[in-house]
Amino acid sequence: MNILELPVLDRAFYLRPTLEIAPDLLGKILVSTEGPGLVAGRIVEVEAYHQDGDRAAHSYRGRTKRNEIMFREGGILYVYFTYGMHFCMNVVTEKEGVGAAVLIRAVEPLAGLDVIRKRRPAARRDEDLTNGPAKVCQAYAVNRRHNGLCLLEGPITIRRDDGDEKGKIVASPRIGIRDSVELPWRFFLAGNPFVGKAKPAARGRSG
DNA sequence: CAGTCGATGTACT
DNA sequence: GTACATCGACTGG
Repeated sequence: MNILELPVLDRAFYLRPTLEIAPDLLGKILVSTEGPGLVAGRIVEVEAYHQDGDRAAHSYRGRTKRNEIMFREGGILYVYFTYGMHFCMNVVTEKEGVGAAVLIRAVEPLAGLDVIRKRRPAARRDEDLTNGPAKVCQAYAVNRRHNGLCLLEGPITIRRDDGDEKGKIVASPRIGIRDSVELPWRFFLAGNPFVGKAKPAARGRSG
């Protein structure tokens, strides 16, 4: 299979409701043609974020300089910096003016393993290369320069592999948030070894 | 294997 | 000042 011959997801894919898009992204191929060589991986874990009723979403309190990309027309990347050292990568969804996106939490590496291993020296096993949102950004060398990048033009694209059997999709609470934990807006492929471990989100600081 | 905790920059209060 | 859509080193079993 030549990954670069797979069809790129079109604009219509990204203009649907975010809670439909999130599970639909599972099994799709995240591709980068930047840098020393092709890097590609199958999306196996995502989380949806939406301005409406989701207090964990960056867009919940309205448009700001930081989250402005989330409100644009779907089909672009929203990349943010967090915890003083990490980037996370989201797919912006829905029409212009709606603040919504899907966080890419984990992929299963398919191509460019040599490049990924160089970018992820801390990973001792291949399962640890891309099983977290900041790890995916390291593997793809994604940073603030990619904020707003068009996924229809690249160099980062998401493609459809029609022969792919994705298996069972599971919904669960999202990871690492404190607000709106009751929303089951994390989606992953059951049993896939590249899905991150679901550690409890609760963190207390006062104790 | 699981649990704990420090690192570190930025947006927002 | 504080919280943060995290990671990896470290500990104990």
